[in-house]
Amino acid sequence: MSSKATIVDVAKECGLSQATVARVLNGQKEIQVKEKTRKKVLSAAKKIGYERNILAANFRRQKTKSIAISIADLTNPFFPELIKGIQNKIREYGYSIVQLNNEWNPKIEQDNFKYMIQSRVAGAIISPSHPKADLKVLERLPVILLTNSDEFSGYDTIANDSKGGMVLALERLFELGHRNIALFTGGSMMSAGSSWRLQIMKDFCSNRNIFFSEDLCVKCDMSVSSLDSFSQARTAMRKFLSKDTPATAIFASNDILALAALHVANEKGIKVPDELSIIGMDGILSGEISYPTLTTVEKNRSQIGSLAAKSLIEKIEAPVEWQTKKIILPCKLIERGSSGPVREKK
Amino acid sequence: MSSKATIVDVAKECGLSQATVARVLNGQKEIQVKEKTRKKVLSAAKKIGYERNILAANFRRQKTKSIAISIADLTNPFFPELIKGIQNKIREYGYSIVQLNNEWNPKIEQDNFKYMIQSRVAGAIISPSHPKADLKVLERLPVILLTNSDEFSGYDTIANDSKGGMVLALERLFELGHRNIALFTGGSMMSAGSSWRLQIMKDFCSNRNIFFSEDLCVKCDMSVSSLDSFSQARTAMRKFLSKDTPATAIFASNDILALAALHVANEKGIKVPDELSIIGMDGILSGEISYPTLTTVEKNRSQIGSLAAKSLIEKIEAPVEWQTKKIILPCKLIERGSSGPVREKK
DNA sequence: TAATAAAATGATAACGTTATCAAAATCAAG
DNA sequence: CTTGATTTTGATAACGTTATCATTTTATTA
Repeated sequence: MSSKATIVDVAKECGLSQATVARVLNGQKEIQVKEKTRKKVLSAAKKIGYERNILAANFRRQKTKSIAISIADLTNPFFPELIKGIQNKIREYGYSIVQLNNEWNPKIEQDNFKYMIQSRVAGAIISPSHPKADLKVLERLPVILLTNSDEFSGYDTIANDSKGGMVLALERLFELGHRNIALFTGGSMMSAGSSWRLQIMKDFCSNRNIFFSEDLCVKCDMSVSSLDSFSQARTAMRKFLSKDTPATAIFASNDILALAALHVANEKGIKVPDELSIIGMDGILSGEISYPTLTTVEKNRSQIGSLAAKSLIEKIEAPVEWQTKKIILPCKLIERGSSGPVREKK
Repeated sequence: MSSKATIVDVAKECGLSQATVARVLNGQKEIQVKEKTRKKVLSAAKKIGYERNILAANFRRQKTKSIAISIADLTNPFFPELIKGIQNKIREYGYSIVQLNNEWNPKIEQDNFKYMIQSRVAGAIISPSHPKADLKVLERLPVILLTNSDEFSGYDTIANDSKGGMVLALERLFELGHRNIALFTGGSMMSAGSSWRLQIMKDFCSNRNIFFSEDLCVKCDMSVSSLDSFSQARTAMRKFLSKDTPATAIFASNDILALAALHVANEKGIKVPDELSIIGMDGILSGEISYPTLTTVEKNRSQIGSLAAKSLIEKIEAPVEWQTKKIILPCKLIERGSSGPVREKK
């Protein structure tokens, strides 16, 4: 019986009208109701064990207080902290999260988009599974994209400044005396390719007038699973070392790659950072507990999540017009144990 | 206009009754409708751009196809894979996930429980934030708990056999010749304390007639964040080593602790596994990419998630009665680089 | 072909809330 | 104390689907 009491029952119980009871109970701005009646309603509701039927409310309003999060794979260390950031922010506003994963499968992603529409989520935060993801279905839904790809003009986006972050790392390595810097990139499915990284590398080297060679650029296959990527990157690193490279430092485009390089270095007895400096990118937990700890260009995922959530809610609750926003957050270089000054080989 | 077309509009468009149209469109078992009319309805629906209004359907049925997942903290490496397991399973059945985190805060947890009821989720998978978590509100909701605590009699539970897993590790270390095994435990908020681990250790040692001392048992404070726990465990490990311990092996009750021990060992130049074997528990990613890789007692979180989801859906869709189930899954010892035969000190 | 059973379709009443507008109560000012 | 303005409350109609039951159509059998 307890979960069956309706607003009408409460009205009967306290001798007020259904409308008044609703005004007290529906959690809207607390306007237009006298303190005395409010109390009457509240106690009556409590007495008969009234529980608000959110289903009915959502239906009547034709909208929910849910926001969808669409990502590829929750086990990718990038996402949990992001979602936590979102979660913490939206709790303040009374929204809840519908979690949709697509396993990098565009078809599932598309189904998820459709589901968002049908279930009338209030908005969505989306990390597109690939640069050409088709967002047509979402036309009228408030959406924030987590990307800095140029493909999504007209959409609100939030992302870290990966390019700037990469330069940050390269500059620091330069400062530390490194003149032969290797680049490890992973052709992630998310980015439109890693050619821009190569370009930045070239530009950097020519600006500083230091040695550059394609041989110093290693492209690792990134697979869906972090672990597979790790293992493929280790193979790449072993191959790289076998060529007796002159590199004194490695910049890797993500922490998994960097940790793979670190792992192989440990294996081969190469001292990090004395003989080789390694800098990664992302700031995942594993890099904080590796040996040595990993210097990395951190993307503040919690902050991104929080900002995305804030933006989204503003957009949802905005009167009518909305100016498309593109937020790019700076990365931060976190110096830990895997990087240091270059040392003369004796 | 597109998202405004209703079932009635479709009925008008194709000249059939509202009821018939609903029968075709509501995704139920495909019964009681002729192929010819089905096609008519479908094409009419497509033509006027009908989108099913899940809000209305949920309301009418007074139930949703959502299941809630209540956990403490998504950034705890234990959970993402678990949720992935759940996700993959429930997709088969057409359910979606509402994600609720409580940051170890019982009050938030309680609010989340309330929300589950009010929003009429079909069921919930809950990892209780503490052993005395109050589940009264959830009386009539199908629920599966992720715990093996004895506190929750009468509830369906699924968890790994941590005790058995611990014995697995100890036995293996014994086989490898270790006779002085240290125990690192973390007083997690989730478990009712770690005293049972100590007991198992004692029993193990007395059964095998090997050395046991309280000095070989290190209790580390576990905090909410993995990283803090890591750093506290490192301190504990340093202190432990400073006492010039006779231990040739360490069993740690979770991977974070084990990785902390490993980190300090690397730092001090203690060769793992030659001079010291380390075995952890859980099977988190960081242990697969550490140097050396971490031997661990794996809890198959993806499997737990998948089983929990399956059980829950069975329970949700069960006719009336339901036999309470308690599933305990065996752990698996994964031997990687951090464990090996004991070596004579020279 | 008629009689009966079975399958397919139609008509309509909910589900419980919120929004709208109308009515009543209260307040403010002269 | 009256008038008008303002605040508070009441009556009632949606929202779009599904469930129930009634009706029609089709299939089956004698």
